[in-house]
Amino acid sequence: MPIDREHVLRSAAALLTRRSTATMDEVARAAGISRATLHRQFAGRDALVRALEELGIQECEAALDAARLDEGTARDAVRRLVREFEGAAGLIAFLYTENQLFEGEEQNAGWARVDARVAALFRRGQESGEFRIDLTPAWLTEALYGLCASGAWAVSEGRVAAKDFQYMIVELLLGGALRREGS
Amino acid sequence: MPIDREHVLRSAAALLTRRSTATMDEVARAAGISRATLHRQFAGRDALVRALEELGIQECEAALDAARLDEGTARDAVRRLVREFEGAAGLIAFLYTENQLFEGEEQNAGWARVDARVAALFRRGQESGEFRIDLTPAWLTEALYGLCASGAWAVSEGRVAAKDFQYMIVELLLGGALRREGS
DNA sequence: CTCTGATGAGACGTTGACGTCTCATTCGGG
DNA sequence: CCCGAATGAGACGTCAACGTCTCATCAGAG
Repeated sequence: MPIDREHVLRSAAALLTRRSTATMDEVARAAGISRATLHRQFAGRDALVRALEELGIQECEAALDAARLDEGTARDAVRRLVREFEGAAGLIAFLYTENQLFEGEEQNAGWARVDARVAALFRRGQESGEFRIDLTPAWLTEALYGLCASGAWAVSEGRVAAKDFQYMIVELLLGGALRREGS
Repeated sequence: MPIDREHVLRSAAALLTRRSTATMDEVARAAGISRATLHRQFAGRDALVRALEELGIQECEAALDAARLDEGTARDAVRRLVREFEGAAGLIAFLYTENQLFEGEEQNAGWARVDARVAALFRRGQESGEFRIDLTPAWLTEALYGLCASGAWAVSEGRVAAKDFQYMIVELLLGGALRREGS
């Protein structure tokens, strides 16, 4: 039975989320395996990061599926989406910043799919009249990623309680800081 | 006449904002000086990053001063603050993610000052009844940084127009994605 | 002009992480 | 019990970036 590749990826994600410059040696030790075995599974650091990218995309698409974005009001769909994203928030934060490093190269096609589905949700909310139309879906998508990353870091450094993660993000994203006059 | 240290810092900031892993050699060439001269001014990469941190803190504090956070409504103060932050957004993005790398070490005391002033603004808005009280000032502060970083990246990759930077951030931060029923 | 100090170009050694390799050990199936 | 495949430990060479150093050049002050 081969070593649990899934487990290696999980622990690598957990470690690289906290310290994105961690060594292959540290990654291996975090997974409880030797560096040699780590290299037997992933040809190199690039391969590992790419595998993590695939994992992140899978998690995001699973979250998108689980959130059933087409059902109910757009705002409830956003709430469900953020809830589903929470588990992958650290991984998203890692990959989101990691992607800034690739200047020219085109990014993994999977992200385009994820982006498109998230943006479609915001567009649906705009067309139904729930969301304001002066904030573009592309920006709302970007902001969602950014807030997830900020939230994950804030939680990991104790500036925000873990149990508030979802609430803080959803409420800020949907309602903003201003008090509502009406509802 | 010594080389314009300010200019070196500016170009280093511009480069590292786009690619945070840029080489000392690239930093030097971007500034139009030789690697030797770069090392004569900054003992090493650490020193350079720390100098950039100081620069970022200065820019933030200058922005905080210019925004006159105590005057007028809190929401207008936030608008002014984001406007003043725009020029430093790339640098903020770089330093914000860079800070995630220092796990245990305490961060530069300057950030604590900046954080405190930003958080105080949000707290003022809460006490005046403008802002909702279920989002903590610490989280709003964090979210502001995160949105600035997301905005800077989105602009640099063409997903958001540069002229919309300020508007997108302020409107999302203050008002959120939902349409207002009342005003 | 001359002297001084700063600069650019580049060589040099060091370091840390990487990727490969070997070999002993271990674990599980037959 | 025995065998083979997978693992762990670690040695080894490679490489890129770093930091230091030297030296020729250049510009400006006196």
